[in-house]
Amino acid sequence: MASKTQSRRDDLRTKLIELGEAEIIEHGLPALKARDLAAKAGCSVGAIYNAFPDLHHLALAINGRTFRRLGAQVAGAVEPLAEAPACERLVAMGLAYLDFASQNTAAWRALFEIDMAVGEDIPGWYMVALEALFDHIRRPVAELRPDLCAEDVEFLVRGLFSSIHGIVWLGLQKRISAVPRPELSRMITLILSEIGQ
Amino acid sequence: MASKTQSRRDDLRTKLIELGEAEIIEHGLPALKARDLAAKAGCSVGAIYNAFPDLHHLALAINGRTFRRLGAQVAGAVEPLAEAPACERLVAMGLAYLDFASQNTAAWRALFEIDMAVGEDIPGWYMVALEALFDHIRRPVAELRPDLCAEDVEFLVRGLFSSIHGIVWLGLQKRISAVPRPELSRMITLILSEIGQ
DNA sequence: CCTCCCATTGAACGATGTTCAAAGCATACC
DNA sequence: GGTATGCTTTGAACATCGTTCAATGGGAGG
Repeated sequence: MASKTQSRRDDLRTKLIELGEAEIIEHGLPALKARDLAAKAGCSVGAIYNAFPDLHHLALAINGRTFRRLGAQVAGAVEPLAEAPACERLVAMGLAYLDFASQNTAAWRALFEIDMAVGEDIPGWYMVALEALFDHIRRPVAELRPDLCAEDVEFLVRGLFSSIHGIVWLGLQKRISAVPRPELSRMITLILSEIGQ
Repeated sequence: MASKTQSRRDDLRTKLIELGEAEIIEHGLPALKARDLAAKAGCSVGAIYNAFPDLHHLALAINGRTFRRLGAQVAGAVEPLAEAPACERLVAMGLAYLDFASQNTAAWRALFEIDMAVGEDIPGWYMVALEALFDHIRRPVAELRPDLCAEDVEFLVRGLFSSIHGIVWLGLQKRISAVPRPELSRMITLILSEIGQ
């Protein structure tokens, strides 16, 4: 029975995820440091590498949580609007995305800052969570544009997500655009409304 | 007369910029290393800090070059279309942006990867170059939407740029979206065409 | 209670950006 | 020209990373 050791390792895993999440929420991905984590978790630096292969995988686990929170918030924004017009639902999702990014800027940025060139060790759930997000967008888009084939709907979904993401990303960046919050809402509404004709 | 020393420092500056640019074009911003540069430039590591306050400012100088190349390519794409409909010109610029990003991926990514939280030392020309890019977009947008006030045109310009940027950024990323090149063109064309009604 | 095995430790390694006392060199003055 | 002065250049040293690994310690089975 390896229960004692196993459970202790699992405890450390979750403790590291929670501490790391707090750090990323507060100070962003670059603030995720091995020695800081070890000090806060009350373990040695080496112990981290027993729970995770490296800091990259810890960051991925934290990003997983952020992704689920994001998905829940976006889903929560459209749920009450099940009967509303598709265009309205699209706008609601776009604004929910902006809200989440505004309220969780550091953690949300970490979703895209993480170095993806590392290799194929991007976990499957990463793509799964992304697809779940796309699912929410696909429904209203398909309703709005029955003239498009499935493939074109798919591209429009990805294009719309990327567009809104770009607006929020550059808008929340201090330097490139620095657009005040209400104007970001208007831009998102404008883009999503025009798509729906 | 401080000509000898001055000119030598300037020589080192341009040499470092050229070497660093080659490195960033080839391997991206993270490959910009002080010791590598010194070895290639045939100087000591300390000499770099005589020509630039730090590597961050060297990277900014290199980004400046990239920015100007980008602006020239986008401008070159609309120039032959001076008489074409505004919508067509918008699409041409969007596709030119995609072209540049595809052909100079590493250097183009460096434009946005550079850490902007450092402070207010973002040079003025950075914003100037960005404004010049926005100028090109503003003209066709204003033509297409005479119903909008100047402020709304401004937001639409920024929103359109951010949208196209988002599509290209995520599209060229290996993991998030991974949309093949022709489909990226179609998405861009789709978004820009629909805006123009 | 002993023994083996694996988890844990933290000093050490290699890489990084940056600094600074020392050395070198060019310019100005006599 | 020679000498003095001040800036430039050097590269070893420092601080800070992520990561490793020999040594240590503690828990499971006999």
